[in-house]
Amino acid sequence: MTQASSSPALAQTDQRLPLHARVKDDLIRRVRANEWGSTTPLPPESALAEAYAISVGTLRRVLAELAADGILERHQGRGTYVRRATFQHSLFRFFRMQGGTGQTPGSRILERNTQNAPAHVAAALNVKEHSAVLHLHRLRLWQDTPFLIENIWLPLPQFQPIAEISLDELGSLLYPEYEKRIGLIIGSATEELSVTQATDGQAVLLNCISGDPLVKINRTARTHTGDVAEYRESHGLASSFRYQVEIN
Amino acid sequence: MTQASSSPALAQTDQRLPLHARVKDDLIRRVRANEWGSTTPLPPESALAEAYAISVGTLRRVLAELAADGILERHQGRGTYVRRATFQHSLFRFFRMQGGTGQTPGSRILERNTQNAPAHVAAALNVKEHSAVLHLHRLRLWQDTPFLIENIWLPLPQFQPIAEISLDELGSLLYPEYEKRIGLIIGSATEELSVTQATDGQAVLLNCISGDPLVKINRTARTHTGDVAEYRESHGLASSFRYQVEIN
DNA sequence: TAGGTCTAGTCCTATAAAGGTTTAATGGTT
DNA sequence: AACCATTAAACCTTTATAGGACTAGACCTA
Repeated sequence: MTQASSSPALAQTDQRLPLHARVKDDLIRRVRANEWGSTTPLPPESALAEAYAISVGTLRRVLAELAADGILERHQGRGTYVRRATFQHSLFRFFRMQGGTGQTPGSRILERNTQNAPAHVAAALNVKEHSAVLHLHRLRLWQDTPFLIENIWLPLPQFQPIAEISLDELGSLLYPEYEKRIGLIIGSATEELSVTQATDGQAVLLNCISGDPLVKINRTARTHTGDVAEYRESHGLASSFRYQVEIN
Repeated sequence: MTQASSSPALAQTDQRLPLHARVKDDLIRRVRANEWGSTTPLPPESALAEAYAISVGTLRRVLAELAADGILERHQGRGTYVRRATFQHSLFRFFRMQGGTGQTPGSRILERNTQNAPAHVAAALNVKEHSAVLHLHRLRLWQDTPFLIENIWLPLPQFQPIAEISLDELGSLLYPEYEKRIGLIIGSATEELSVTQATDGQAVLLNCISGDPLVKINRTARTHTGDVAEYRESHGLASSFRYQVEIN
C-alpha cells in the first residue's frame, strides 16, 4: 500500500511517514499560515479528502486528532474551524482579579524600544545573542491599581509591525494584536514561577515596599508548530497572587 | 442503526450515548476497577470487539481515544496496557531539588490521625462536613534538609487500609501505596498556588524565620473518572521554589 | 412579521475488508 | 553461545459504504 506518487499538496512532507501523519503536518502548516480565519470554515471533509487524494476515512482521522489537540473545532452540520480564543482565558487564571465579571485588566505601556537581545532573552527566543529584538515594558492595572510589571521581548524583523503601530493600539491583549498585524497565532506556552523580592524600582511601580515578596513568571509563548514567538518576564505582588493548574 | 439490545457488558452504561462512548465508559470503569495490572495486557482488539459485540473499527476508535487520554498505552505487536507512572513525574516538577539524578525526596510522617473533616477539607473532598477522614502530617526532606510541610486528608472508610499499615511503609511516594493497598489510581490533579508567610510552627519545621515567605500548594487529586480521592495542603520555602507549567 | 416545514450541506456512527509492520518466541545453524 | 530465519499474534494503515443527526437558510403559511 505504498503510494508511488501522492497529491502535490504533500510534496513537502516526509515521505516515510504514513499518509495520515503527512496530511496532519500539512494541515498544521496551513493553519499556521493563517489560510483560514477563525470565522472561515475549512473545506468540507469531502473536498479536503479529494484535494489530498486520500479517503474520507483517513481525513476524518486527521481532523479528529487535530480537534483533540485543540487546533481545530468541529461542529456537526456547521463545519470545521480553526480554534482560537480559549487560550487567552487559560492564560489569565492567575492573579485573583477576575472576581465576578470577566473584565480584562487595563495596561499602560511604559516603554517600547529596540534592543540587542541579552543572553537570557536570546536563549529563550532561540535567536542569536545581540540580534535585534523589540522590547515592551508594560504595567498592568486592575481598577487603576498596578498589580503586574511585564517585560516582553519579540524577535525582529518578524514583529516589526508591532514596533510601528501607535502605543494606544497596544491595548490590553497582545495576542489578538499579533494575529491581526502579523497573522501569528499563539498556540501554547510554558510558564515558570518563582518568588523574588521587590527591587526599589519595582516597589515604586507596584506601590509596595522594597523587599516585599513578588511572584516572578517567565513565559515562553509558541505557535502551534512550536516556534518560539514571545518571551515575557512578569513580576506581581505575591500577596494578591493565585495560580491554578491542571495536571494530567 | 439503533441496536435493539446490546452486549450485556454495556448494560450499565447510558443507552442514549453512541456505542463508542458507552464502550469507552465501560473500559474506563474496568481500568478503574483494576481489572488489568500494568503488566497484564488487555485482551486483543479482536477479542474485546467480540465481547462487546461491536466491530473492530469501533473498538479501535475507543482504544485510540483512551491512549490519547493517557489512560492506555498501545504497542504494535505487543498489546494494550493500562498506563501508570508518568504521573508521579509530572507532579514533581516543582521545587528545584531534582538537580541531576532523579532521586525522590525523603519523607517523615509527623502524625497520623482520624478527624472529623473541617469545612474546607470536606468541601474539597466532596464529603459531608464532620464526616470521618484520615489525616497525615508529613515533612519532606531533600538530603536531610526539610523543604516542604504536607497536610493530607483522605476520605474514610475508603482509605482505612492506609490508616492501619505501619508508618514505615508510608514511604516517600503515596500514590503507588494507594494503588497497592486500595487499588485506587490517581489520574489527574488540580493545584492552586499562592504565597503566605511562615507561622511560628512552620518556621521551626522548615528551619526558617517566622514571617518568611512560603509557597502554599493546594492539591486536589482525582481518579480517572473524576472522583476526588485526596486533598493536600503543602507549604514550602519560597526561596527554593520553582514551578513549571505547560499551557494549551 | 412570526412561525413553521423542507432541504442541501456538513459532520457523525458503525461496519467490513485487505494488506502492512512490529514484537516475541521458536528452532535451527554456526 | 551467538546469530539467523520463520511464524503467530498483535496492532497499524487505508479504503469503501450505508445510513443518521445536526445546522443554516430558503420557502411557505398564517
